[in-house]
Amino acid sequence: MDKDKIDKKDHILDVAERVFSEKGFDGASTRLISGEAGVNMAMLNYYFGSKDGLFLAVFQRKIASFQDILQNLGNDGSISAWSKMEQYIELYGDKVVANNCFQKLLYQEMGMNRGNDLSHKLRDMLLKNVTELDKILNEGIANGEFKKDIDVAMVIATLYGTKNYILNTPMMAEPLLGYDITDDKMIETRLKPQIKSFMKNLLKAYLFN
Amino acid sequence: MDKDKIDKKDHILDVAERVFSEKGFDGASTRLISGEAGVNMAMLNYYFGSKDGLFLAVFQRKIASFQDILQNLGNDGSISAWSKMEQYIELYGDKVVANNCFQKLLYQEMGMNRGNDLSHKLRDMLLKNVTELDKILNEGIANGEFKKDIDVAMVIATLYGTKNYILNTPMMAEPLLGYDITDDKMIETRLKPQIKSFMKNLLKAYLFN
DNA sequence: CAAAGTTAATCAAACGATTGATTAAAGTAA
DNA sequence: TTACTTTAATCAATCGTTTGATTAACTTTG
Repeated sequence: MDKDKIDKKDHILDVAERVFSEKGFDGASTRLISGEAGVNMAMLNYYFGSKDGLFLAVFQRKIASFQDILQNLGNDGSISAWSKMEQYIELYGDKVVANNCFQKLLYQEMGMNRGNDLSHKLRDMLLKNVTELDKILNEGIANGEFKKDIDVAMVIATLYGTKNYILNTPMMAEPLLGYDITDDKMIETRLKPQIKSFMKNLLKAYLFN
Repeated sequence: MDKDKIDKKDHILDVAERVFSEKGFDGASTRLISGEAGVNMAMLNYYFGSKDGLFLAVFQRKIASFQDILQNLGNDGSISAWSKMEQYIELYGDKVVANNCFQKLLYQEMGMNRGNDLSHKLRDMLLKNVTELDKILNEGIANGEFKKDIDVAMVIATLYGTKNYILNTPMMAEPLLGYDITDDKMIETRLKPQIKSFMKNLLKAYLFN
């Protein structure tokens, strides 16, 4: 029935997302992806047209769930900029750390600067969140809540950079943190709270007078 | 003469380092590298044995200059932990931002977790600097200079992560910072001072009571 | 009802192109 | 000469993709 078809395409996308994130676009052959997904090689082209189409589909599936991460923030003028920052850290911590496999792939593709339409789409998507953060921080400066000499751009770079460093280079992060960050259980019970807590404390110390 | 040979090998390594960092290991074909270097394809195998050999050589050339970045820090008990941190940020800012092309390649390879000997070598190399930082921070905690509840691992992740975010994803960092971070002149005059200054202010706010 | 037709899904096999690597011959300098 | 470089041609292997055949599930027709 129809549900089975959707599930199979989704299964292929799951596997492709993981393999792409592990091996990179060029390192992930269609044979390897189809093999790990347990489907015939031709099914990739049948479903997605090409390897590029598959790659694109991996992103398109996730883009929708990311672009509205901040829909309810920054619009409500009644709460303080800092509490918005806290909300952002919470949302972003939950959403982003949960999809660490996709995040790795995402920034891998952003780093490798192809002139693709995909690259521009991804940049615009991420830039939305970034500018939202920018707005919150500047609002906090304007109303005297934060120090007026804070480096907004660098704060944002720190927020995303710290997370990326941990998730994208577990080989470094693991001996640092002292537990297995590839284990989903550990991510949920230890990594997520640790990142959230640290980020709040770090920014609280930096942003306020 | 001998000098020409060395220069030619060095030239190939320069080009290979750049192409590898732009396209990734799998995306950078030997034909492309040799083409951009202006040498025959067979020269790569003649000089470096194989593509893997060339890749390894790119790293080995730089490893030596990185492993002793902190030789004069952490041993001198007379200066404060904070001034050691400041020295570290200075050294690391100069060294690391200058080799941003290599840094991109480095963390690209660290992220893609191959079981290579190379991966382990690179991890050990980077881990040396990390543990040195760890030592400084714990020393600061022990002597009451820093707060005792700081998250050492996360501080280190922040230090490296923020830099990596900016250098490895210029597509995101450029609209954030507002200037061209691929321009060496801009890196020297604006990015380097900005990173150093921000990192000192950020950590100063977080580490102290 | 059953036979014929239609559709999408799946497969093994093969395609041309490109990959990293090798060869043998030509070139260069001591 | 002798030893080291460089070149074009070529190798087997792998790449992404296409093909034609087969299966299975519905629809239509008689």
